[in-house]
Amino acid sequence: MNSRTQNKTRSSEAAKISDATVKRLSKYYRTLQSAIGSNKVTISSEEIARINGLTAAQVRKDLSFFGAFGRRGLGYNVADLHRNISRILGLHRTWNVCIVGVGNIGRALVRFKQFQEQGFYIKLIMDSDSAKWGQTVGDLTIENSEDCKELVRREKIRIAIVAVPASAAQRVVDRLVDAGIKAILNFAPVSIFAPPGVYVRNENMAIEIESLSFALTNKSRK
Amino acid sequence: MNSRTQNKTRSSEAAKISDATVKRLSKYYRTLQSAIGSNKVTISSEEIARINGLTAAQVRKDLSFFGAFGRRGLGYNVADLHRNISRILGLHRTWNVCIVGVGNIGRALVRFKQFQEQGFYIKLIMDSDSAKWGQTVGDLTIENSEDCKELVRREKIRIAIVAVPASAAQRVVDRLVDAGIKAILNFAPVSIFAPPGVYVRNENMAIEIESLSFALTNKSRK
DNA sequence: AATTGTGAACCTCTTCACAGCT
DNA sequence: AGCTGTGAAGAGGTTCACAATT
Repeated sequence: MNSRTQNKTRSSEAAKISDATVKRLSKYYRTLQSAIGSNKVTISSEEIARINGLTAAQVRKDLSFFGAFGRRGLGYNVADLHRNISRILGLHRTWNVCIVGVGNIGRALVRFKQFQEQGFYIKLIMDSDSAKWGQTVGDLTIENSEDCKELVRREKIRIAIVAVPASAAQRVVDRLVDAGIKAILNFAPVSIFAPPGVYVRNENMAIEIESLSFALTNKSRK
Repeated sequence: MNSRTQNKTRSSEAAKISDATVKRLSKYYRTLQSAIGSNKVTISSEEIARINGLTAAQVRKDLSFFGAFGRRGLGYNVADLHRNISRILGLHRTWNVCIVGVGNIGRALVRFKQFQEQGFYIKLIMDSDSAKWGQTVGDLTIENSEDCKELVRREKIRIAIVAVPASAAQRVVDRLVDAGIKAILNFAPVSIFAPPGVYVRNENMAIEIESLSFALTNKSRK
C-alpha cells in the first residue's frame, strides 16, 4: 500500500532483464518443481542458491526485478514462487513449435520430452530433402520446407528450431521470419541474423566442447 | 625483440580468459575454416566481426589476450590465424570422449559429426540400463556404466558427455570424476558439481527455449 | 532470530579512440 | 591510407551489507 514500493511490482516493466537472469530463472523454476515434488512448503534464497551453485544475493536480486515474492524472516512460498516464475517465463501457457532440419539432431529434438513437459509442442517438422517428405517421426510427418509459410500459419507456430547445416541456416531463417516466426532456437554452427523483434538463441554443441578442450589445454595453476 | 611486448605473447599465461572470449574464439575458428575453404588469404577484424554479428574491437581484443597475430594495415593471415586459434583451443590434437546415457539425446550425440570433425572422438558409450548393454550405436557397443572407471582408463578418456536424467546426473558425475575425467559436458537439466580442476559446462536445451518464451512474453518496447 | 529486498560498492566485460605499424 | 593492438572510459552484472519485516 506504499506508493513507492508498489509501482515496480507488476512484472515486465521493460526494465531490460539480462540474459543471465532469465537463464537463472529457468533454473529456479526447476528447483521449485522439484521442491513441489517433495512437498516442501517454503524455501529460502539460500537453499535455491545452494542447489544451483549460486549465491543467495544473486537469487534475491534476480527475483527482485519482477517483484517481491518472499516474506522476510520466512522465505518464499514454493507453490507461489513457482507460479510467479512460470508467468514470468511464459510457461503458464503452451507454445507451438516447428523444427526445420530432420537430421540427426532434429530427430532427437522432436522426441525430446522436456519440451513437451514445459508446454512447447512440436507441431510441424520440415526438411528440404525430398527423400524425407512423408516419413514419420513420432506422430509427425516430415513436410517440405518450401511450404513453410503456409504450414507455419496453419499451425499457428511462433517458435522455430533450426537444425540444418551451416550453409542452409540463414536461408531457412529468412523463410521462417517471412512466415511470421518470432523466436528461433538455432543449432546450426553459424551466426544467423534476424530483424528486430525476432529473438534468436544459439545452441552450439561444438563450441561447448571446444571450451572444455580450451580449459584442459590451458589448465592454469590455482 | 622488444622486451616489453614479448612476455605476454606466448599463450596461456593464466591471465584468466573469460568464458565469453573462449566461445567467440570458437566462432572465429569456424569463420577462418570457411575462409580457408574459399581460398581467402587475409581477413580483417572488421570482416570476422561482421560474419559473427560482433564489433571489430571485440575481435581484436579477444585475440590480443593470446598474442599479436595480425599485421597493422593488412589484417590477419587466414591460415596463420586459423593455426593459432586451433592451438589456443586445443584443437590441434585429438581428444577421446565418452558418453554416459544413451537415450534420445545421447544417441544423437554419438552420431554428431561435428565432434569428430574437430577431433573429439567418441570412444565409449555407457548406460545404466542393462537392457541396452551390448546394443550398438554406430560402431560402438553400449557398456555398463558401472564399469566406468576401468573403461575410461583403458580408453584414455579425459572428456565426458553426460546425457542422463536429472536424478542420476550427480551420481554419474561423481563416478566420472573418480575415473579421472577432467572435463564434463552436461546435458542433464540440473546443476552438477565437480571438484576444482574438473571443468563443467552445461548445455540445457529446455532453458534455451524458455528464454525464447520469456522474450515473447515480455516483448517490451525495445 | 531469520531472511528478504535493495542501494552502493565492486568487479568484469565491452566499446572507444587513437598511437603505432605496414 | 588502412588496420591492428591496447589503455582508458563506459556499461553491465555480481556481491556486499544492512534496514525492513515477520
